[in-house]
Amino acid sequence: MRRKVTKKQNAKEIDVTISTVSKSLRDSTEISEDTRQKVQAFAKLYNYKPNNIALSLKNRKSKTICIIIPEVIHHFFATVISGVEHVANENGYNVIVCLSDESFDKEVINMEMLANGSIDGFIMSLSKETQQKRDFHHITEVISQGMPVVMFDRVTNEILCDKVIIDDDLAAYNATQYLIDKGFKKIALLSTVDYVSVGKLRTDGYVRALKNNDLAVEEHLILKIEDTENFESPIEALIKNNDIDAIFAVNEIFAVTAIKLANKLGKKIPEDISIIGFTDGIISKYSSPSITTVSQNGVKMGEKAAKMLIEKLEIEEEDYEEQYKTEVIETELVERESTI
Amino acid sequence: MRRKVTKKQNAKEIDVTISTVSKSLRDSTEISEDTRQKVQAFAKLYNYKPNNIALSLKNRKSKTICIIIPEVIHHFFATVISGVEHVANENGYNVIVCLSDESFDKEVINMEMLANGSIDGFIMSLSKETQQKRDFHHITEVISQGMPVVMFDRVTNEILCDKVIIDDDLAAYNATQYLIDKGFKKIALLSTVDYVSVGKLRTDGYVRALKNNDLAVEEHLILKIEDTENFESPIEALIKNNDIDAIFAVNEIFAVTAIKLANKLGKKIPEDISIIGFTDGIISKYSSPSITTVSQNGVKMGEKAAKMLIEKLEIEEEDYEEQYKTEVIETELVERESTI
DNA sequence: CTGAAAGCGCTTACAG
DNA sequence: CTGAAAGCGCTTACAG
Repeated sequence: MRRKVTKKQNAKEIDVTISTVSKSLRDSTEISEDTRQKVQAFAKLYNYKPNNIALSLKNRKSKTICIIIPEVIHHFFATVISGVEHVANENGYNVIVCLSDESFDKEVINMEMLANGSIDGFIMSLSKETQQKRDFHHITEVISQGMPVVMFDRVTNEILCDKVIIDDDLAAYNATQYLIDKGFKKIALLSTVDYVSVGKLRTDGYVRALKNNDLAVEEHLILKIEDTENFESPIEALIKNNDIDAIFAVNEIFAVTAIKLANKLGKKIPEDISIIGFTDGIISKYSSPSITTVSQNGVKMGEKAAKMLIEKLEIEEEDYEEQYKTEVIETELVERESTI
Repeated sequence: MRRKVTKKQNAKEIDVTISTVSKSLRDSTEISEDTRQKVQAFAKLYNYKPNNIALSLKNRKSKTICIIIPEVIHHFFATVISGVEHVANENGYNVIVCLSDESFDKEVINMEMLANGSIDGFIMSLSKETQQKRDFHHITEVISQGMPVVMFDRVTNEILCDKVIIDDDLAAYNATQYLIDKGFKKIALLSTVDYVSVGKLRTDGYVRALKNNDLAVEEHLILKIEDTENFESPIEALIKNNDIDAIFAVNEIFAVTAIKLANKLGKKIPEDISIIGFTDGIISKYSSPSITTVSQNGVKMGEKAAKMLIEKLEIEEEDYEEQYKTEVIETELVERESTI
């Protein structure tokens, strides 16, 4: 087991000081051609690499950013990670991924653990519990210490920082309008509970579309699902007890579940019921029938978020002005087999 | 914008030295009750947190581990991350996630970037390109420097290190045997090209099962798919031109695609063709019909890998003996609707 | 052209 | 009980 070689050993070997080694390795003209070469040869031979930690300490920045997401298993979030990774790596940054598991406490612990030198900034989407509690002290704390934060998707107005979102309300409005244009009148909504910011906004968009088209908003056609485990029976009941002709679901799991349950109840998709989902994930694509959906470009959101964060990080302290942007990423309705 | 408070400021404020502060904060009995309290009160007031980077440099370990995977988008890998995160966090470790994007170069760059103090050890699954090139110098390099590496899923015999795998050959054998037991004789295989280690092993298991049951291994029923984009037409041709009664697919994308194409060709699943997939992902669960599959417990693999790595990391240098284990995680055949 | 010193933020063995 | 010193691995302004 060979230990890593340091500048110190290099210096000893060549019989110069470590300052000389340091300068030689940066190819400073201050140092004679001769020693520079000797030092570099040695470094190459022993495959010398500078110690990142020492550099971080010296430079007071770590060149790594952290992304905190509620879950990796969700395709959308995985997609965002991918976008963040790409632009981070391009700019010489590493990325630490933290999972909050939808828990407030884990979110807080993760942030506190990393906010002390380990990372330069955060990209995050709020956990459900945090949204429910409306307790954002850990985030304001970090921001007040001068560490930039970029929020995406599940954001809050109570925090002032850069944000990357889609227009959830509008996207839902358009999806609903699309169904209305097809002539459907009894359109059910499968949404989440209201404290999930994006669920609420999508519900708003749905309601707005109905109203604008003089359609009644019928409460019994609106399902706000809390539990992510046992949501089958309420959906089944909704389909069974109402003569609906279309469904707008706020995520792809709800959409695909609706398809399964409708089939079970003898209804054909899309002949009897048209369905639109949200998030263009792997399920929507491979389901039979494949699902018409509002595509939320997660990769793009991640890329944008990373760009905004890195931009803030690389701004000179003196040029810094507190100014926050909210970037809205375009969505798109992807038409597939689940709607006629 | 308030800067982070350091021990130095604390020392100045209380008018003691920084050594005293350091000791007080660890509640050393060496220090008088009185100053200890003063220091701690100040620290609390200003929400002092020790700088992780300085600690890392001092202790020569960063308490963070890195997991390198080919893709986050794959549900299986997302699942492994989740397992790694949990046990890492429980043990006070952070995790950096790196994506190789199936590229050899990115894998090398990631490892070199992080191997210099930033992290204490690696958990990794080889990129396709690395498996194809059979160039593992970056890994041996890191290991020879004394940094522990745990490989999972896509591993290689050419590297000596801890490994976490499933018995791909056996799992494939069992899946094939299951189909044979149902009375199927014309069983097609949708696999990857052979250089993907797990694809090769699963192919071996399939072949072994056929042979053991005195069934002919028919080359035209075996499809080794290279391209992850355009694999539909070969699959379609295979289903169309052969009178097959079952399919064993080496991942869930191939399985679900086979279902779609079979449907398109007027074949019913499972009535006309039974299908078994591999990896119990979100697609298998939500597809219609849902897919019988070999479940590969990614969370468990991640947990195990993290445990093995951390164990190595926390071993005292003197107790260290070079000894590597390969842990085999149980798989399970999950029966669903795609087989009769 | 080369080196000694100070410093990034911390810890700990050793003096006093 | 408190502090000065050395050190983790590095950089850079300053002397010589």
